[in-house]
Amino acid sequence: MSDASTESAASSRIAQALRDDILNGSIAPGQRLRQEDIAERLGGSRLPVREALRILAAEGLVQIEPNKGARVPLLDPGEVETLYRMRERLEPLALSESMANLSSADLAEISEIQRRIEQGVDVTEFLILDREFHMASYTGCSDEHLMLSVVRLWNSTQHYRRAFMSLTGSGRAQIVNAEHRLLMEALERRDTEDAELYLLGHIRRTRKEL
Amino acid sequence: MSDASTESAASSRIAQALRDDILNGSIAPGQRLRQEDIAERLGGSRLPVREALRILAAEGLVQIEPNKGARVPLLDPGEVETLYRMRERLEPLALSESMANLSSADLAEISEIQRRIEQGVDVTEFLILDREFHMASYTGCSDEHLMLSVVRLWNSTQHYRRAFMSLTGSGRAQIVNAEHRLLMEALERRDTEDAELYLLGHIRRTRKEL
DNA sequence: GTGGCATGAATTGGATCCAATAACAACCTA
DNA sequence: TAGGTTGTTATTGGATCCAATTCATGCCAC
Repeated sequence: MSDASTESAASSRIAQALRDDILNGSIAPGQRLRQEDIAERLGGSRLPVREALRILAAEGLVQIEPNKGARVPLLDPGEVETLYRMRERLEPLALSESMANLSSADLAEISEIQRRIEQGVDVTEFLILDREFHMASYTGCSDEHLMLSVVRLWNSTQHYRRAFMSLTGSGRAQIVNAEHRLLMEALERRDTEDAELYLLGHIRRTRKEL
Repeated sequence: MSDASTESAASSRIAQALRDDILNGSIAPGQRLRQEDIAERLGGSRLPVREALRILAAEGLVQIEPNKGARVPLLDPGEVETLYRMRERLEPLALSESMANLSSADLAEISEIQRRIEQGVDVTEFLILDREFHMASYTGCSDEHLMLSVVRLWNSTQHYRRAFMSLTGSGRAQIVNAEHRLLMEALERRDTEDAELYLLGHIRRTRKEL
């Protein structure tokens, strides 16, 4: 997400700060975002804040209503389910596009992330590493549109993933690790079909657990 | 696209005008968009223009580079192909979500659009009606995220669809009509599985022809 | 006591002005 | 003559100010 293709200094800086706050839960869903507060808190005038909010709206992280301001979207269970169904369809595609371009260094990177997941199992840490794991598997996918859509889906569901993990604790860690290992093994075999299937199953199981 | 969930007066008005210009080809891919020109042409100051450009960037209709301005994205063939692969995955999902909520009035509307396609076969007219046909089949899908993604995909590929149609003429009209009729028939039978398959085939065939 | 209405404050949207960055061209030097 | 450099111009980004809309509070009538 720290790509250079978004904005000039102030707007992108503010957008990044807000993005972090939303993704790590400092700003809860449903909460309203007053432009002046943000401008004062992060420095700068209200104008770059407005631009930042619009960038985040494009990413699905905030919702802008005319003359009523911006707020973090509060999704109902049905919407979350649909977002997961979208993930089930798009991410296997991203994985297949990525497959051909994955270097052995990339595979080692993925393996290293999974290793860290399997030893340190803090909840917030897991959320970060799990995301890194999957994103690393998509590094070979060069298509901007597709990756942007995938990131949007992760962003929109991030809060609900955290809420779920906080509830269940790390009880499901064994299953996730097994799925990750199967996925990695398929990647190393360069078996696109298997990898897509394992990924689909991984996402689908998660959806059903919610 | 004329939903109320976007913007206040000026920004949304300008965004809509630009959107129309881009989608109907008045503004070609690769062309640069100078803020001052737009502000002068459509009325208003540069500020709502900036907001409008950001809205369009969110929809994939323009590309914003820091300190370099906005331009209509020029896609390479590989990107267009990936966009179509995304359509193949997402639109059947939208159709299945829509299916349950489609009233018989909706079905009649779809049928009426198809009737018009089969008699009047102007190229630009076809592009409009074909889009209306598919969008009408998704009216039952209430999920904002999913529909926004679908619209984004249509927007991003609109220009290439027009270029292709202009080249081949309406030679492929028979095939499209047959596919549309199969899809309609599946909708009327309330057969989600068949409808998804016909739609998938329809999009996939189009992709391969490009 | 409750519902509707009006007036006030708070917040967002838009216009103008100024600064910073990048494209462009002409010039000078090797 | 070609390449680099520097200065100018055009365009975007940011700050401040003003207008319009919305929300809340309190008042009055019923």
